This record gives sequence, C-alpha cells and structure tokens, in this order.
Amino acid sequence: MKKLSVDAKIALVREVGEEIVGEEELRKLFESKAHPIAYDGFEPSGNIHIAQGLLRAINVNKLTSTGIKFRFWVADWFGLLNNKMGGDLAKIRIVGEYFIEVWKACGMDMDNVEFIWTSEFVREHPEYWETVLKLSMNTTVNRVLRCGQIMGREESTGNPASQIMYPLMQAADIHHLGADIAQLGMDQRKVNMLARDIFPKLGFVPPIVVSHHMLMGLGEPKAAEGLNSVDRKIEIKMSKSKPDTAIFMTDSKEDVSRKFKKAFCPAGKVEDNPVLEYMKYIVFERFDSVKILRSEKFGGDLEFGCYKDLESAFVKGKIHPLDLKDCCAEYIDKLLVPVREHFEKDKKAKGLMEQVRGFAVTR
RNA sequence: CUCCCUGUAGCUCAGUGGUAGAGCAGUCGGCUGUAACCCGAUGUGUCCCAGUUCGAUUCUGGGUGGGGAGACCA
Repeated sequence: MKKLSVDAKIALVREVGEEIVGEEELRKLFESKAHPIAYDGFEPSGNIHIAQGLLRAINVNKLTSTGIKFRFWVADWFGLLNNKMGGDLAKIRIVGEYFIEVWKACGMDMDNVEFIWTSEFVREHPEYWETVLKLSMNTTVNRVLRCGQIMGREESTGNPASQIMYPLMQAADIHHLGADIAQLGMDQRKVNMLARDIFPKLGFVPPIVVSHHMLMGLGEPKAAEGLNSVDRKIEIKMSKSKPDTAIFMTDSKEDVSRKFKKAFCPAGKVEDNPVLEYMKYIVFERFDSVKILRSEKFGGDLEFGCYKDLESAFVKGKIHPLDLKDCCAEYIDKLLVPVREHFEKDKKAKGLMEQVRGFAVTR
C-alpha cells in the first residue's frame, strides 16, 4: 500500500463523511496511529439493497485505503431487540451470513474488515453490561428516547422498553469494539453524539463520528415538509419496505431497469434526483468513464469522465432523463453481475439466499 | 392482581342489527421521448371463539392484542 499523507487521508474520509464530528481529533488520530479502528453495525434483516451493499463497500474501501481497519458489528441481538425477522434469532443469523456473502461478492476489502457478532461478543465480554448500566446512569430517559430513529421504526403501538436498551447498548458497542471512529449513516448520528457526550464522564475516549450519506429511494421524495435536513434525509432514504424504490443486490437485470424506469427524475434538476445521485455516489465511484448510449435521432452517444461534467450537461438539458435512467441502470447492473454469479456458483451462498428468500419479511 | 378504554383496507379514521365506506398511500392505464404533476380505473378488510337473533361488523359473554389508571410499599 502506498503511503498517504495525513492530509490525503483526511481528504478521503471527507469523501465518505457527509458530516465529520471531531475533525481535529481525526488529524491527531492519523498522526499517532497507522491503523485506526472504525466500526459500523448492521441489523440483519431481509433483503439487502445497494445502499447497504455497493455504497457500503465503496465507503469501506476508501477508508481502509487510509490504513483504517474496519470492524463490522453484526448486530444480531439488536435485530432481535428491534423485532427483525419476527424476533427469530436463528433467522437473523442466517440473514447476517447472507449479507457477508454479498459484501464478499461486490468487492469489499475483506482483508481489512473483521466481522464481530453481537451475541458472541457479549457472551465473552460480560463487562459490556457494566458499561450499559453506567451509560444509563449518565443520561436521561428523554435523551435516550430521542435516539429512537436509530431503530428505524416508523409508527408503533406501544413503546417497548427495548427502546431504552437499544441506544444504550449501541453506545456501549463503540467503547467495547475499541472504535476510534463511529462510521455509520446519518440516521445513526444521535447515538453517536450521545456517546461523545457521555464517554468522558466514564473516562472513555469519545469516538470521532463520520456519518455517511443516506442514499435516497427511487420514488418522489414526499412528506418531507417541516422536517429538518437530517430528519428529511432519513425520511426519504432507500428502504427495503418500499421494494420498488430500492435496488436489491440480488435483483435481476429486468428488475433493475424496471425500477429505474419508474424512478423520479425531473429534467435538469439536481436536488432530490435519485438517478443523478446514484450516478454520483455509485457509478462514478466505480467507473472512470461513463457512456450514455443514444440513437442518432437524439444526438448520438455521449461520454463523461467525471460526475461534475455529467451533472452540468444534465442541468443544461443536454441529457434526457430517460437516457440517464437507462445509463444508470446499465452500470448499476454491471456492478451486480458478480454478485449474481457468486450466488449462482457458490453453494453456501446460494443456500443462504434461498433461505433468506423463504423468510417472510417482518419489516 | 383489579378497574376503565380500545382493536374496521398498507396508514389515519368514518359507519350500520340485514353480508362496509372516505382521505392518503399502492397498483394499472392515458398524457408527456422518463418519472412526477394532471386525468381515469382499481379496495377478495370488520382480532379470535361462543351466544342472542330469521340475520351481527354492529348486542351479550369469554379469549387475545394495545392504551390508561389503581392496588402492595403508606
């Protein structure tokens, strides 16, 4: 691996982080450690879409290229707490294995990624609970409840006490995983901030928080009036509960093009344009040059070497939304080909996929 | 453990002793070289069981799920 300067490393982290809290600490971290630890956690649940698959891999690889080692927290117990897969731990574990296979297949830098299962880790580290209790003593019920959005729950009848446990446990994760950096999505920032606030009281080092962008869903972003920018992003993010506005890692080519065909894509507009967004965050991250195929009737083929050029051409009306859609679908599909192949050829992976497909999706 | 309230379409809710509606969402079609907007179409749902009744979603009882309060400590 070629040596990067601290500035170059920080620049890469900035590419991943839509928000970085503690940038000065990040500089010191890179100056003092060759291999800082970053963590991300995920609840295994049902299908895995490209924001969790492709985008996650892109971000992880950027960070590991700076020397960062990633710890992936396979949050099986959290999934249980959040009633994923009907609260069936056995199913949750199978889905967790399935997710890992997807990342293997889509090019994640597995040499610098370690997967740690919550249920196993906690069993081996009972001191984890002491941290949970101490955290609970240093914050308020209101503050913990305000972290509720990290559980991604929409409406719910009743307020399970798990809503208290979950954020406290997640904060404890950061410490016990030895994470210097909490590298989760913007939807997880509230717990990370909670951890930054409380950790000093317990004598722990507060994490640097690098929050990545939440890829929006393919539908028209609605119902977003009156929300602040973070809440809005969470509201319009890609969600497996709206299957036609999310591209899944194991979707067929036909699924991909059908979904893009239905996608919201206002001509010449950059804001709230999911297709353009996927071009930026995924396609141009993985391809040096992108070709838009058009018949002579519409002006012939176009080629772009970077996202900015494509964006300005689109804004000027030089690219029709339908051509952009077809192009984006084509390139995303190219990225899914190896995933499909893996799940076709690898027996273990194939078995996992079939089991996951057999599970009724709870939420 | 006791009492009160409550359970109707994916969501928010109407409604009637004679086999159920609205808004939003969704799906489909039309319009545009995409989608959206707009227009049109589209709802195999009354928590479960028993009873009363010619007939219950509507009444009664039990069960179960949800919410609230009380009781023990005083």
